[in-house]
Amino acid sequence: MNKRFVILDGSSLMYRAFYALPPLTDSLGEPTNAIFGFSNMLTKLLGELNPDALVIAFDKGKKTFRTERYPEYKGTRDKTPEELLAQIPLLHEFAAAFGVSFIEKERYEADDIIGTLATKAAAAGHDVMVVTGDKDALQLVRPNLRVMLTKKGISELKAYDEEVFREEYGFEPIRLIDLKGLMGDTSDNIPGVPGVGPKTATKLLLEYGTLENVLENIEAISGKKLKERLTENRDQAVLSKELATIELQVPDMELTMDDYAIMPDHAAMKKFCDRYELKGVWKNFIKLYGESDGGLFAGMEIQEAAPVDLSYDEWEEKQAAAALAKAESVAVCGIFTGRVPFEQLSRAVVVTSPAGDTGLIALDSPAGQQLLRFFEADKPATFYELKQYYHAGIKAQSSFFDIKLADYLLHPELSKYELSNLSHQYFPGQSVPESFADEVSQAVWTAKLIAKLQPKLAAELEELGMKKLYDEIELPLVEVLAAMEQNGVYVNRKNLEEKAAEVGKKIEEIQQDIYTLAGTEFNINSPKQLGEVLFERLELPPTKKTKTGYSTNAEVLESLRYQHPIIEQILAYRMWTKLKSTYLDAIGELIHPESGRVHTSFNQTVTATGRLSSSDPNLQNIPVRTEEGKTIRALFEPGEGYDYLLSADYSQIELRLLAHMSGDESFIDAFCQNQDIHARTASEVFGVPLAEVTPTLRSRAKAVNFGIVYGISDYGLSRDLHIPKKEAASYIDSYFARYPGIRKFMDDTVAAAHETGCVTTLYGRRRELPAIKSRNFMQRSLAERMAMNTPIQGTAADIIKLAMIEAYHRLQDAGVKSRILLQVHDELVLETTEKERETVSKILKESMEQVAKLSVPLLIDIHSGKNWAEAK
DNA sequence: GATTTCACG
DNA sequence: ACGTACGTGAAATCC
Repeated sequence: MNKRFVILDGSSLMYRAFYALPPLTDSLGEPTNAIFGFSNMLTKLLGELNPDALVIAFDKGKKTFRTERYPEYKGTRDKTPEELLAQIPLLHEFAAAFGVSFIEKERYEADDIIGTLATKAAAAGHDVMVVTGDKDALQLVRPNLRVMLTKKGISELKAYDEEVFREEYGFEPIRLIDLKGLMGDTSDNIPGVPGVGPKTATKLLLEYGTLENVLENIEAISGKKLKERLTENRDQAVLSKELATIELQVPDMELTMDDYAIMPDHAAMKKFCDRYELKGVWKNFIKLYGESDGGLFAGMEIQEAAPVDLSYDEWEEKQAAAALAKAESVAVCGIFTGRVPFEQLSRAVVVTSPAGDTGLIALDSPAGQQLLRFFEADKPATFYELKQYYHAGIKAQSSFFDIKLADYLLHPELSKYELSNLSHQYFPGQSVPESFADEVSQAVWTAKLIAKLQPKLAAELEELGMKKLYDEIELPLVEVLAAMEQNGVYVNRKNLEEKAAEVGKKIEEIQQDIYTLAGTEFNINSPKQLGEVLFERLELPPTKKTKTGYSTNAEVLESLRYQHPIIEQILAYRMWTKLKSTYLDAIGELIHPESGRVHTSFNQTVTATGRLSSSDPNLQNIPVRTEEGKTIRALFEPGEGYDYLLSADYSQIELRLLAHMSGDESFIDAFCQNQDIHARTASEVFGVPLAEVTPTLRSRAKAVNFGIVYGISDYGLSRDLHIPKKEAASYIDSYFARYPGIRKFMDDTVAAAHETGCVTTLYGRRRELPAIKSRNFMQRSLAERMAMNTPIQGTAADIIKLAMIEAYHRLQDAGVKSRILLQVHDELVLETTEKERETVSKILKESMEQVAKLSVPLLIDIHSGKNWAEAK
């Protein structure tokens, strides 16, 4: 009979757990964090996968057949920390109590044991799952054999089968060894071919299939340098491939599945958990196996939660038509293939209301056509994360409902929106499956759940006055964001690569200078090591501390600038490494190979204030403030068929909103006369005529204006302006004396927040601030500053969202090809043509300036150029 | 995973 | 007395 067999890479998972968790110990001071993390992972896996057999493989000793072949193998690894080593015997003890087999073998790594067991079991037809943090194991993926990789930390896992692997890498799993042969692996100290990285290696493999074939066809490969390198490092490449290959024939590994069955020993486990004070581990254990393994009450568990109904039908054309015909609304959970923002909708589970019929539909079938017609008739349909359906080609409709968006508006503070939480919240008696047999049953559960959630969330939005916000801003914005993500923005790859090489050289030079000046080599990126060099070795005066040691941030370094020549170099090093790693390297990797464009994600459910955020890559923090930084911005260009990037940004939107919302006469007057607001503030606060405001005074007034928007404190202002706290306080005093309307607005807002526990924007967006009732000064003050800032920041976010929707449709109606690419909080970036530039500028000006009628004008600045840096 | 640093509005 | 400006995302280190 076929069984489900799980194999854990004990070494890799322990290592992960050790670094993922804080240094927990028992009361005797013995470290237990790795064992704690590992056991949590094990119980979670057992619950989710429910395997028939499980084994833990472990490395044994440093010497392996690989080090015999190549002594430098893994030679750059730091030695394992003592605290981790100490936990290995505990793992043995733990495995024994859990009744899980444990295998290690002289001369072999855990990988080889895993490879041998896994491939044998898969060949015998068992369903095999390998769990590890080591990407190398992906080479094992084949029919019946999947690999689960820890993503970040230890809690998130990603399962790779052949399809998932191919999707990500573009070639067959086993070719991973050829990839390593070519590019090497720094962490294992596998050399590879110098100068060949992941990009080149993948390209070669896609063309030639294997390393051997690449080496046989060196002559045909383009690029003189590359040819030379391949020829010179032939043997090294072959050796590298050999080192990267997992051994599948480890001797004496006869497989009998029964040997690996799990036989929990309750008494031993209890003793183990008591001894090392691992309460949570015991809890997880009894969740799986019950309180005891025998005796009177065995098996007598009380059922409390309602069982989950995962039934559904497979719908062909007729059933779909019948069910949809009598449906007033549907809830949909799709199954997607492909990657954002180009995913495809292959199948969908549909739940109809009020009948509650549940069907699985293939989108490319007649039944799928029925479903699309249902959507196009603008009948109510509920989704979770509507944006991905738009990516998959579903056309926007006004009666769609997105559960995630609604949940976000109701709880904008949450960092994660998960359906299981919503289920617990709205249906507390309903149990939530810990895992699903397959994606279809997960989709069935999701569709049934969101069908029931929709009326509840809709009612709650209505009740809290956010229906309009939802209908007129958030929902229509989804289509705009989906379009922007699909558009992407063109990045000049050639310039980017040149710049990266140039900056790389500069970094190396600076690094050498720093080592010379310090008289020692150290990791400049490590604040800890840098602190030691600066404040101990070079005996510079430390000015600030963090909770773990010396602070070495830019402010501290700036204050030491003239005390030692090394400081200048460190500041330069920081700047260039930041530009290279965060921008040049990271964005380079995310350029879509065909279009040459970068497709960021605009997240609509992240910020507590209502702003968007951008990730993978974040295109809302591209440098602009320094000359060096602007060279990064200059890499963003109009794509093929376009002539200019055009940037339209609101002028002083937050201060204008402050004027409007506070009703302060003087502030409103300043904007109505289109005066320089910071200069006018300086003149009024410091009591000098407008004509006599110096740049210094103006910049101080500017800082005060910013401070007001953030929820001012004398401490923060004094820090920002490098002036005594007393002086900062007097600035704030005269500011409020001069602008009584603003003071009143701030006071009223905070008072209302104390009363209601929440603040709102002009468009009704809510943010709850429970901490405002805190008796802790720090927490309460923070909540008060949020109360002052959120209505302003949030209203600005509402307004630009409205403007985006307006501009998007007006551009479409005008029939221009110019399109919105990016939003950076108060700025929209478009690509346009010579011919359309005037029209587009006009559309933007009207859309953005006329979108809200305030007691002060809203103004935008528009600039265009051959790249983003020029469009300023 | 937590911490530090730094890029943006 | 308390010791932070508001809102984000990403890279690197830690041992």
